[in-house]
Amino acid sequence: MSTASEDREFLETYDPAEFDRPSVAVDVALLTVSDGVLRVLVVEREEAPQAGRWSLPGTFVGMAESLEDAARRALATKAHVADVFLEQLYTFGAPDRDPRTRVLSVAYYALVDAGRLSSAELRRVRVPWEGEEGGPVEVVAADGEALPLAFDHAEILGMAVKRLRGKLDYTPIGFQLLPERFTLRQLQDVHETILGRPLNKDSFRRRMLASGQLEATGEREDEVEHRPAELFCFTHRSAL
Amino acid sequence: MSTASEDREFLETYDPAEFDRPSVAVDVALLTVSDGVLRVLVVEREEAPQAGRWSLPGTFVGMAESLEDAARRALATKAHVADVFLEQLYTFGAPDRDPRTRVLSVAYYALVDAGRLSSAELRRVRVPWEGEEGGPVEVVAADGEALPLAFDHAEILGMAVKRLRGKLDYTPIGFQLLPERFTLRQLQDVHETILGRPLNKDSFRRRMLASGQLEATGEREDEVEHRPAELFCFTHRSAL
DNA sequence: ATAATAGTGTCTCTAAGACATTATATT
DNA sequence: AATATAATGTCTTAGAGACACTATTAT
Repeated sequence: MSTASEDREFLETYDPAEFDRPSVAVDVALLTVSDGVLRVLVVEREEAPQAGRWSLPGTFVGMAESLEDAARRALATKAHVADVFLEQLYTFGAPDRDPRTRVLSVAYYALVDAGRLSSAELRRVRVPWEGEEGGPVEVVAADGEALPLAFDHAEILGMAVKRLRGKLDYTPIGFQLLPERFTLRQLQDVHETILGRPLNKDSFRRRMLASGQLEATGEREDEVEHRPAELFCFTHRSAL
Repeated sequence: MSTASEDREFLETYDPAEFDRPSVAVDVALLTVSDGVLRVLVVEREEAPQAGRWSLPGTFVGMAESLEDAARRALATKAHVADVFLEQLYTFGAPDRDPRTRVLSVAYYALVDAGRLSSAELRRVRVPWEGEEGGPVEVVAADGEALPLAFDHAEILGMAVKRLRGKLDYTPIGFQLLPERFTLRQLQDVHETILGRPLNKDSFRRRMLASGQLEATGEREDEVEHRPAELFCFTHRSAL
């Protein structure tokens, strides 16, 4: 059995420079829904490698920093956004994925209400596959042209969409993409946008209300030209 | 837009030693089911740090090696097993998870038919939570004593169990834990063991047969003292 | 024949989809 | 009043659970 003194002795003779080590980065797919379209934040690379290509916000991981902290730092620095839903996605480690040297990317995805972002660098995501097949996706500019993505970021983004679609089937996670209070219609629109298919309204209502994760506020939306819907909010209960 | 010559120029002046980098390891939770019990392969650490504690087989990632290759190498070296189902689980990166230096662990889980392993170091897994709640799990020796696990390996193993339970709800992934040909009863036993709860026999049969992932072989088991059941095998179709 | 499990048929119950109806806001 | 959408009620349908019944092997 290990003792503290044995470990201390070991640590004094341990040389961390003994082995070559890969670099470790985090990259974040920051997703949002606006105008009935799934969008992602991408930034144009100004420096080599792959200058001119578009990439997910990312950064190298500091030596004393947790992976999630690094991801939040990348979001704060490059997307100027904090306090968002953030979850680890997958770690991409193909030996040749970055031309500089071996760079692993611990990918995260984040969800945020579009209202909290300046929409400058939000681009439309085009998903060329059905359901949860998976595979790379495209990011398109306002003119409909596909933007060239850096490294394997099309794969990372594709996996983020796949994960999100999967979660949506048994979690009302869509409220992460809406303001604090929202109508069921808004929530359904978000789900339909992400899933890429229409949902049954009655069944959607029943499932959401039965999930126990939504709470009626008693208030109603306004500034609509028809009967206003009730506003709901998320109850911070255990997520299954 | 990036050009090949710009990238080449950049690479010539790039110094990969400029930044401190964490070490990167892979750890593999090799799971199996035998005697109606979920088991995992753990090895006793012989060297500091944490000598005497038990750990999942792992290794540092080589500079030119993919993460999955590293995981398979760890399995071949420490568990003497190849050709198993292997899937990435999660990357553990708490700054203090390893006392030596910053070490990230890209965790994998693997599934294998117990018949293909020498059972020497297979230990029983005790899951102290219900359903897909999650959290650390225990590994117990033959005498029922819990083994002390190294680092955060109880967390890693707990996440492997959680992932496996989740997959089982919509995938007949249990056949990865059985010989090539198996009866539906064996498959149900595996599912029940992993889920930790009994399943409805009729409904299980219907779901499995309807999944399209099983194929009847026309053959039957033998050496049983009652009516023999038909043997099925996995059809290597698209996994949803 | 008896014991034991495999495999099938059918009834019930629950949840999703479809559709009709009522309610409540704006113009 | 006309219009538009919210919200509810009910019928139908598909799948899960429950259970009874038949089938097939060994002893």
